[in-house]
Amino acid sequence: MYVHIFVASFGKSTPPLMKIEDEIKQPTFKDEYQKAHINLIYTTGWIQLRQAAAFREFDVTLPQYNILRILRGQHPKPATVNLLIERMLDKTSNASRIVDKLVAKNYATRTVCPSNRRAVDIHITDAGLELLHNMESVVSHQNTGLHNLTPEEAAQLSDLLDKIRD
Amino acid sequence: MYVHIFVASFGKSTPPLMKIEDEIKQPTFKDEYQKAHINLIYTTGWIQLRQAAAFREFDVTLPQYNILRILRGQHPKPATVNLLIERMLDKTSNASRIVDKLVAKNYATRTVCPSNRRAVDIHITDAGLELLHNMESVVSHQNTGLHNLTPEEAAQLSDLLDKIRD
DNA sequence: CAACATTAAATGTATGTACATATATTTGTA
DNA sequence: TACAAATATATGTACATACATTTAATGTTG
Repeated sequence: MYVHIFVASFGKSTPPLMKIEDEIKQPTFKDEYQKAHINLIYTTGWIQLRQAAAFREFDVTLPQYNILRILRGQHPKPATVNLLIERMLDKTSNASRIVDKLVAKNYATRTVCPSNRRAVDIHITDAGLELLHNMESVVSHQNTGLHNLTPEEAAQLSDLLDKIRD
Repeated sequence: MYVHIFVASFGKSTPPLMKIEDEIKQPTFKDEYQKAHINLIYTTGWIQLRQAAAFREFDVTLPQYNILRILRGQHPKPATVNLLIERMLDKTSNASRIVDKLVAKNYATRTVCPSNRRAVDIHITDAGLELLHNMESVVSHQNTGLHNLTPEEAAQLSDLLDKIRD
């Protein structure tokens, strides 16, 4: 016997706190585990949609932005595809093709690594650095919702998530 | 020269609890907010990857499975694309094309709704019902990690997530 | 009723995910 | 040195996401 998932829209949640059962119009869950599970998926989607919206005016996607940040972190040293994969949150995504997009937009360059011709040296360009700089204020002022928590609650959240993956 | 950072791919995290800073080899974060944010994205990805792996043997993806569940909930009444969208966790996904896949696999049928010829009636087939039945035990025994929490902790997690979206 | 707006679904396009496989280069070793 | 294994990246394919546009049917209103 299954409970159904009625989902409203990704809410501009209004003044009173919207519990997950209200957001997706599902009054009951099998147990707290199912409820937390659905809440995790839903809330993470909610956060990422907001982030992507903030990035849209800069014509950059979230994965592209994340890679640019890694490239800036390396700058002026080069990165390789391997290094990008290691540092990305999503290891199964395709760094090579995301770099393609950045190169096409002139935010990164790709050259064969002289010391190891299998590898490629990837550098952020001045235009890429400038883009990140321009995005800075928007990104830092963008409220992802996390700041609705106290620092203690945020730490508590991290601990719970760590425990899930244990 | 820089140290080669090895990231233990989406972990079968080993006995000792792997904190997020270990998982992605980032020793420090700007603050607890950034840490919790990254942990959310990472952990949700971790969970979904495990789920998808469990579904693979049935040759069904997670979105396809979720829609099949909704169709079974309606059965023997039909669903429409609109109804599917309302009940899906991810409203921006394309229900129409996911139904395409289910129809192609003979797990669903699509017929023009007689009372409103703009809409389509979507039904789960016997093969679809059988598939869900066969998946039941695998899905219910699959540990998504949530069960590493106590019910109280799961409830606490839900509360924190609700607060994020407030 | 005609003109226009709304609704339901499908389609188009760009991007990304997930995974398998291919290509080139380098390393290890018999 | 020759040759297999390992490494670094790229490519292919299927699927899904995100969002804009199109097509058809239905409602609405002057």
